[in-house]
Amino acid sequence: MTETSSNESAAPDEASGSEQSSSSGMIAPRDFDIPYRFDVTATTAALHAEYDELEDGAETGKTVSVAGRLMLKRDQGKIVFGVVQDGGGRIQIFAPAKTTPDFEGFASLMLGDWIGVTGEVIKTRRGELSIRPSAWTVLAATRRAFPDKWHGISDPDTRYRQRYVDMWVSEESNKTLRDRSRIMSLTRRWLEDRDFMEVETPTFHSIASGAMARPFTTHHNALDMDLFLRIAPELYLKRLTVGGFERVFEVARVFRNEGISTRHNPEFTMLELYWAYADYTDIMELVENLVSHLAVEITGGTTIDYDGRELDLAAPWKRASMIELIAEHTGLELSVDMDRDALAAIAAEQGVEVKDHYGTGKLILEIYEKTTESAIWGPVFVTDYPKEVSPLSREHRSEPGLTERFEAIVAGRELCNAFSELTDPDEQLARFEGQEADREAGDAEAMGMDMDYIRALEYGLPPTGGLGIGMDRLVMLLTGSTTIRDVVLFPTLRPEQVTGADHASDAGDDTSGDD
RNA sequence: GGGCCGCUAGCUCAUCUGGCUAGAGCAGGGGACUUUUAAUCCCAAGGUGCCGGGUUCGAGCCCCGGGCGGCCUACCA
Repeated sequence: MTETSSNESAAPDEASGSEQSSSSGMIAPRDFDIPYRFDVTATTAALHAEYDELEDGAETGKTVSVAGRLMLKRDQGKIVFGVVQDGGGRIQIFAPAKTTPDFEGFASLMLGDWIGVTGEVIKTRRGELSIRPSAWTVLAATRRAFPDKWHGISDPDTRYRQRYVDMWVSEESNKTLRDRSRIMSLTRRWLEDRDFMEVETPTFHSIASGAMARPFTTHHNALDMDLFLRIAPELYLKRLTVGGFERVFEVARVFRNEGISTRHNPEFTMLELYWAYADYTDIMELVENLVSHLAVEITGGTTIDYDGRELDLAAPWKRASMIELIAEHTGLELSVDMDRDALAAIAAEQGVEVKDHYGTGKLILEIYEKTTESAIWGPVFVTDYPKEVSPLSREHRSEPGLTERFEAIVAGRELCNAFSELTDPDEQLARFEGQEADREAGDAEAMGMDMDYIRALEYGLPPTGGLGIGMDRLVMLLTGSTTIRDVVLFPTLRPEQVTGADHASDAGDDTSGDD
């Protein structure tokens, strides 16, 4: 309501004497000298690690400074108990009137305020590790009412839109998001230990290629040209292998203009790596070793519980070809050499919506996805995809019509996609042409032709194994999250509708006015 | 994109088939309390029931339209 909030007088609420305007959840500005820095000498986690074994009532004589957000306050009259939360945990502040500077001020702090506390580490008579302040300072005075201190925020919409609240009010959200960061870090370290180097390739692509998906389109004004946000970094990374970078990886934010669901965010993080002189069996070993390593680091073991079901991620993982798996689950003995129309009839029987331009390879993939994929819990490497649906994969060394490609199915969903890379420029050109034909037949997700990539291949790509892992899904798996939104810091949502209540915030809600 | 469901105080939730002035807890305000653990106790305050129409003597509840979200489904990872 008021635009002039920075002026000191809190006149509007003076009459009632209340600091929190009850209708908006806003708290009137309070007057504190906020320091420019604060010397933190201990984290709550470190203090618990060092002093949890103290006897009840013990005093250590050690003075420390902690900082964090006031999460609980129990005003006992002549003693105030506060609970401060920092990045790694919580600790109690034991503040008796007798020894606490500006005791009245301390007692009137609000939940949600950031404070810095300096004092002796003690254990209360009741056995709670605490700091008894000899000095304290406000580091940020909250202007917004604290959420329910027991339930936090349960409304999913608010949790995702106001992640900056969710992540300190919900221990579970906090842990999941920190685990994501650890997983990314551990992955990088693991790959670097194996001589992979991290690279960054363009996000703007003039050709949408490297995967089958619809791109987002944008426009560059100075060049007056349309550009696509990348759907995969694949073709750039393989150019690097042509250039002599033998082991590269990229943690690539990619963008796909498709639906949003519990497993799909329009922008997501794909780890891609390329390994010269390796084939897809090497990549399988890499994947099972990396994932089981991460499982141990994050969950403490390779057997995890996901969505109420057990999953054993210990290497090695089962390997089976797509055609074998279809036979196992349906009894159907299929082959890419079958008569196309006969196969189309079988596919239709299985409920596949058959389109005219589907060849036998595409039909087999459709049958697999319809009948078999969802029945697999995994982990299992599904190998040897049809050539028709794998335009960047090298043909199988002993199974014509198939490729040396696999996907790992874990917890019933696709975790990664990998293959022995197609290295022959003539063959690659022919595959691209096949994609062009699909596009003309109406397949909006067909891969774009990239002649510069063909030129790169003409300079020579050695045998190379390549991999793409959906890191968001890997994080979901390892943190037990059943929706991708819980592992993305700020998931894609529709713009928030600005309501009357939100206007009370005054602070420049200028996101409105877009229809 | 399709189907089903939801939206009540700053937060977490009630309000039974349409019917008195829409209730609690927490947070916030006032007061009590020298070892609390979601502290407790007393007092007062807090509502455009998502928005807009309609039906009705009467709508938080029924109907229509819109907004946002959740789940399922489709495409994808």
